[in-house]
Amino acid sequence: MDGHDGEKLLFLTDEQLRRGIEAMFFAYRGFTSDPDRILEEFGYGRAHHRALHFINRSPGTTVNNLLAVLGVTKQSLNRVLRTLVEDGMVDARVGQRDRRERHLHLTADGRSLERKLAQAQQTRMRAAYRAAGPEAVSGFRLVLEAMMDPEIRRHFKSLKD
Amino acid sequence: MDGHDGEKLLFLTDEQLRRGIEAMFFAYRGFTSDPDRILEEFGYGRAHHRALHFINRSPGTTVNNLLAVLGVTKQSLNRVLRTLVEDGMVDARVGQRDRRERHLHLTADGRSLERKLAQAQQTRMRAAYRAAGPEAVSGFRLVLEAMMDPEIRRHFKSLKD
DNA sequence: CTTGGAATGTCAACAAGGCTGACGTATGTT
DNA sequence: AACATACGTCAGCCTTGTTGACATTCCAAG
Repeated sequence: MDGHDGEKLLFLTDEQLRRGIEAMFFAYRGFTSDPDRILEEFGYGRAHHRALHFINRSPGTTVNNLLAVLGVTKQSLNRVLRTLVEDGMVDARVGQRDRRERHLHLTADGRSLERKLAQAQQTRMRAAYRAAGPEAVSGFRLVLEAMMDPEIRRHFKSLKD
Repeated sequence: MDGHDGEKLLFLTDEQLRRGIEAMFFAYRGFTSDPDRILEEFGYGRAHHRALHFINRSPGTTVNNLLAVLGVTKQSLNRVLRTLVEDGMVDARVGQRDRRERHLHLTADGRSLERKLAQAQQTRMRAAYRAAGPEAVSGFRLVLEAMMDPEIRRHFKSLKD
C-alpha cells in the first residue's frame, strides 16, 4: 500500500529527479551570489558569512557550538574567526561560568555587516517567495527540511521561529 | 496594491526569511553529502560530479558549453576534465563540423559512476519529496526556479523535461 | 590537591578547487 | 594573410577544507 500509494501520488521519473537536482544546484548558486559580492569588498569568503550568520543567530554561542552547527574543524573555523575578531567584527568573551569557553558576539560593525549580507540574501529570497506564491513557500520549506540530515533537522527545528 | 497584496499573501518577517536561508544551507549540505561519500572513494570532488552530471545531461556538449553552465574558468574545468579523461570516465571527441571543438561523452565507466552518484542523490530527494508530499514538491521547484539568476533560469527552462 | 579530560588556541603541512594572466596551437572565418 | 575562436597548459595565488601535534587553561572527580 505504502509503495503503491506513493507512486500514485508522486510519480517521479529519473528525469524529474535530475531536474530537481539541477534546480538545487542552480538555485544555490543564485542564493549565494549576492552575499558573495559584498563579502569580496571586505576580503571575506562564505565561511565568514556563515560564522557571522550563526553568531548573530545565537549570540553568546561557544566555539564548540558553532563548530557543530557549521560542521567544520576547529582549525578551519579558527582561521575565519580570528580574522573576524582582529577586524573588530566579532567579540570573543571569556565565559563567566566556564572560563575555557569563548562566548561569541557580534560587535556593532559585525552586526552592520551581517545585516548587509542578510538583506542582500533576503531580498532575493523574498522575491522568489513572491514569485512562487505562499503555498509554494510552505512546500519549499517542507522539502528542504526533509532533505536535511536527521540530526541537523532536529537542531533546525529546535531553533526558535 | 502590489506591495500591500504581497504583504497580505505572504507575511514574511526578517526571522522567517532567516529561517529560509538557514534551511537552504542545511538542506544543501544534506543534498551533497551522499554523493560526496562516493566521490571520496574515487578520489574525486564535487567538481567532478558536476562535470559528470552535465556531460550526461547533454551528451556531446562542448567544453565552452560546459564552462558556461558550470560558471567556472576553463583552467578550473580543465583540471577536472583532464583527470576524468585520463581515468577513462569521459571521452573528448574532436568535432566533425568544427575540429577545434571537443565533444564530451561519458564512457561506460563514466556512465556507471554518474548513475551511482545520481542514484544516491535521487534517493534522498525522493525520500524528501515523499515526506513533504506532492504539493510541496511543485512549490519547492517553483521557489528554486525563482531563486536562480534570470539567465540561468532561462537556460534551465529551455532544457527538455 | 592532584590529576584527567574538556575546551580552546595555534603551528605546520597539505589538498581541492576556485581565480588571474600569459602563451601556444589548431582551426575557422573574413 | 589576418584575425578570431576553441582549447589546453603553465605558473602562481587565494579560500577553505583536512590531519596531526602540542600548549594552555580550567572544571570536576577522586
